[in-house]
Amino acid sequence: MSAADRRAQLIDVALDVFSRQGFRGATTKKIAAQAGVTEALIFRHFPSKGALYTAVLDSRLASPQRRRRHAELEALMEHDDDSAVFGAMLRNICERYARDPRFLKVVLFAALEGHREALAHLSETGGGHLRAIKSYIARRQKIGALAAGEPDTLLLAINGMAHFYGIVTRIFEMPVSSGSDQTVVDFFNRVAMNGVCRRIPTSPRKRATR
Amino acid sequence: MSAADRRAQLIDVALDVFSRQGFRGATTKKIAAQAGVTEALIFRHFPSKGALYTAVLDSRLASPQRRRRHAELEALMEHDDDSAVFGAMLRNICERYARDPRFLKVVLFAALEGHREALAHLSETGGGHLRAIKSYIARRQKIGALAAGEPDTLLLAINGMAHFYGIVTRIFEMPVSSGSDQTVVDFFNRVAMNGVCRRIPTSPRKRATR
DNA sequence: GACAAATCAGTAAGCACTTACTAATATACC
DNA sequence: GGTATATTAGTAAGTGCTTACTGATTTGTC
Repeated sequence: MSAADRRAQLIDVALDVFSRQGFRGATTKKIAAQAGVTEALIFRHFPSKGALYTAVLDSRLASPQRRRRHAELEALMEHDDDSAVFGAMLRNICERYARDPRFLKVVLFAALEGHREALAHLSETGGGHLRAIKSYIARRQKIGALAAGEPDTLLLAINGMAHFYGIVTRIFEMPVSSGSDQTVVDFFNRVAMNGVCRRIPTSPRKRATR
Repeated sequence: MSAADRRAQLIDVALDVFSRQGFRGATTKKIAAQAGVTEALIFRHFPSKGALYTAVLDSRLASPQRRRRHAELEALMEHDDDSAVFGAMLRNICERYARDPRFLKVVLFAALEGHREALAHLSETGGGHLRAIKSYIARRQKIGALAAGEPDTLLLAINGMAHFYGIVTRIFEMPVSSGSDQTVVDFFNRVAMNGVCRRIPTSPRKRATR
């Protein structure tokens, strides 16, 4: 096999093993075995286990898809269509969990294991994106279109739904009886926009907010 | 030191090390060093590293506080006060993250590292609780008080806000510019009940939901 | 036969865990 | 109350095995 192909294969296999066992649990022996080569070959292609790890992260970070989605969202924000903006955000998050759960598992591991180098890498790539959304929210709040409050908190509330859904279903692979991702995203979007409360004549019997 | 005291100390130290390094990363050597004893003593008190790990989980699972909160929630559910129920749920989640982030970090690690034994333990303790809430939601949906949809999804939406907030702020310790936990919980509760949309004359210029 | 791709056969350090031991303290017995 | 006898709390020094990583050597291909 050519060096480039082998390198790509090793990165893919490593992603798989890292996602299941974390950095510490993924031994070079296991990665080599799963790739069908000897351990030594890994060190012909990567100077160290850590270098293989960052190569795995790099391989998934600078994807053209991310840039495309970012541009789409920017366009929606220009139209001041909150529901479309939040819908796209929720959909993007869920899609990422569905498409590449292994990568997000590695990211979660990195955060837990305190791989600060890897995390700095990640926040660099995503930081600008978030800032744009936050300033959009602030602008829409100023004209009274969105509920007042810290933009950070509002963003956490909305994204939290999708991220937690992704974590529970894709990372922990727990069975939840919800419909397709599309159904769930639409539901989250409606909750984000209008909440779950449907005011009816039968008012609560007691207690207001406690 | 008495055996009971030493055991308790080892569990506390182990919780700390496990929370920072996971099961695999936490070596018995590190735990012993942090406790100020020799490695061998750990094995006088626990038959294996795994036994110490489950002892750590056990020490935090069957807390009287959890039972009390459970009872409180049940009471609120009897009064059909959705806002109070969801508010209490959100508050409970945030409080747990604030009070014992180390334990929740260990749980997250367990889920990622695939400690199925530990996870079975966890879902046992929390399962009944969740079922009660889901049947409450189903009941409230049936009379039209809550938005239609899978109770699982609705619960994920609401709890997701609080869990994601807890994960970001307490587990990953990322700085977010939101107010106190109380402020955040209140905000989440309002979003859950009524959403973020404040309808204003200036309607969106284009596109509906896409 | 030249050169890249892959392997063989290690090595030092680290891992969970064990063995064989020692002080100190409690208990039993007269 | 004093002494023999257990028991407790703890340790130093390993055990065999696994880890990430390496230098010399072999295989395959044009």
